[in-house]
Amino acid sequence: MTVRVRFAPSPTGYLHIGGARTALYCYLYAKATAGTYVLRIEDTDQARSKIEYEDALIEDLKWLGITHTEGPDCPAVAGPYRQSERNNIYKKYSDQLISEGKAYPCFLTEEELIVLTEKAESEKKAPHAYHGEYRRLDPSEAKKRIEAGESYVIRFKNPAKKVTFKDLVRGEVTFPEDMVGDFVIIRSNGLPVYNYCCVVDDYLMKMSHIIRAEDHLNNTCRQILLYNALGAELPHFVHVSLLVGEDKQKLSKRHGATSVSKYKNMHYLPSALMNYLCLLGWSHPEEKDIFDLETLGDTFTLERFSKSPALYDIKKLNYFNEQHLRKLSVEEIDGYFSKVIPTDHPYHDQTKEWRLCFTELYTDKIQLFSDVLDFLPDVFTDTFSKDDNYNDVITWETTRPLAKYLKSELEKLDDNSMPSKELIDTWMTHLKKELKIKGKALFMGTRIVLTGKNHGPDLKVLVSLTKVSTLVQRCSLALS
RNA sequence: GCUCCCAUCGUCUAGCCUGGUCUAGGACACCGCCUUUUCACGGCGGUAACAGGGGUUCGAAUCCCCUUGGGAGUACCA
Repeated sequence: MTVRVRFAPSPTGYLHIGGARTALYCYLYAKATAGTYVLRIEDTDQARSKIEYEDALIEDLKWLGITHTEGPDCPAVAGPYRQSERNNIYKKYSDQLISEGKAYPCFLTEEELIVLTEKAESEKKAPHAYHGEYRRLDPSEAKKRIEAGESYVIRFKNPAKKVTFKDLVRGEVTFPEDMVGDFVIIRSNGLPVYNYCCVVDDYLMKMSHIIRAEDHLNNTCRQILLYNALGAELPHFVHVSLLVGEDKQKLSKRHGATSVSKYKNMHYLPSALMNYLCLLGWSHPEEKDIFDLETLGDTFTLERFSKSPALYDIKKLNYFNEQHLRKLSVEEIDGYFSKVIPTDHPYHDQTKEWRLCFTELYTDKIQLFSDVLDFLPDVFTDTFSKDDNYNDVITWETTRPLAKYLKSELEKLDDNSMPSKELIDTWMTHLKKELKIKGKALFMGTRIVLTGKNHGPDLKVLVSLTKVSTLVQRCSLALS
C-alpha cells in the first residue's frame, strides 16, 4: 500500500505548536514509508480564512523543515489543494448523494431550529433528534421551493447505525447510533461544511492514513458515515494525543507563546523545536532524546504514540535548544548572534576573529541565542551598577592596590586596543609576586574590578576582548 | 446533560499488547558532590510515580469490572 498523508490546516490564524506537531508526524510517517505528504488548505470558512495566513502557514512549515510535495504551491497531482477551489467537486458529490436518496434539502429556518433545539433540551433529548423533519419531502416539491428562492441546506440522511472503527493509536472506538443526527453537509450559502469536504477530499486524494489530533476523534463518526455513503474505502485513522497547557486544557493562544512564528522570531532552532515536539506523545524506540529528525527514517512508527495528552513545557524546549545549539560550529553560532544582536550594536564592528573568540567564550553559557544579549555588557559597557557582591569584594584590603596597579598598567596602552592574554598574565604574576595578592583575592578581585561581576567566563579571554578605555573606566569606578 | 477518549515521578515518558527479569528505567526541573581559584558546561549521586477499590492468577504497573479524576466533542467553525 502506498502511504499518502496530509496536513490540513485552516488559514484562520498562524501555525501553532500543536499544528506543527501534527504536521511533523504526517511528514515523518510519509518519510518513513516512502509515501507522500501533502498540504491541503481547509478554507471553507470564508469569514475567517485569509490568504495571508495561508502564506504564513507555508512559510512557517518551510522554516520547520516540514516540506510537502503536493500542495497549493506545487504542481497539482490530485489538486486543487485549496478547498475553496473545489466547490464544483463537493457539489457533484452532494448531487449524487441526493439522487441516491442519501441526502436531502432541508428548509428549516434558523429561528425554527432554535425553537427545536430548546425544545429538545427541555425534554432532555439529543438536540439533533428533530433534524429529520424534511427527510420525506417529495423531491419535486423540494425542487419547487428551491426554484421559488427559498433558503435551504443539504442534510445527510443518517442511517442511524452504530459506527465502529479501529484507530491506530486508540484501538477500537464505537459511537452509538444516535451520536449525530442528519447533519448539514452544504450550507445555505451553497458552501460545504468541514466534515463533508474533508471526506470528499481525503477520498479523492487517496489518503491512506488520517493523522490528526484527538480533538477530531468525534468527527470521525460523521466522516465514516459519509465514507460509507460515498462507497469509499475507509482510510486508517490515527488520532494523536492532544497538546495541553499548564491547566491541562487544549493548548491555545491564551497559553502564551504558541505560534511557530514566535519561536522563529525568538531565534529558536527549528531542529530543536521539532525534536521536542516529536517527543511530546511519541517515544524513540531506543529511548533517545536528542536526535536529528532527518535521521529517524523508518524508526518512526505509528506504534509508539502515547494515548494521553502531553503538557507543553517551554523549559524542556529550552533544554532541547541548548543541546542542538551545542552541535553547531562557532561560525554558525556567530551567524545567529549577528541576527539576534541589534544592527547598530558595536558587536558588528568587531573583527571576525574577535567575534569567533567571543562566541566560543559564551557558547556553553547559553540556551537560546538571545541569551547573548545579557552578556554583551560584559565587554561593551564602561560602567555597571554595583551590586552586593561588588561592594563586598571591593572592600577587601587587597582590591584597592590591585585596581590601582591595573589602572596604571592599562593607561600605558592605546585606548582603543585590547590587552593581550600574555599581558594580562604578566599583570597577574606581578600582582602575585610583588603585591603578594593571591588566591581568591587575586582572581575574584581582578574579575570584579575589570568586569564588575564575581563570576563569568574565562577571565583572561574576556578581558582580552574588552577595550582598554572601558577597562580603565571600570578601574576608576573601583577606586572611586 | 449526552457521546467519546485518557490515567506510571511536578513534567515528558519506558515498561502494558505477549502477566514473573520492575525493591518500576531514562530525560527535564530541583537538590548535593566532583571538576573549574568564579559562573556555566561536563561527570557522579539524590528526592520523586504505577489514582482508588474489587476481581482473575501461584504471581498484576501489566488482563477484566467498578469508582474517582481529567480532557475533548456536542454548529450552516475547522
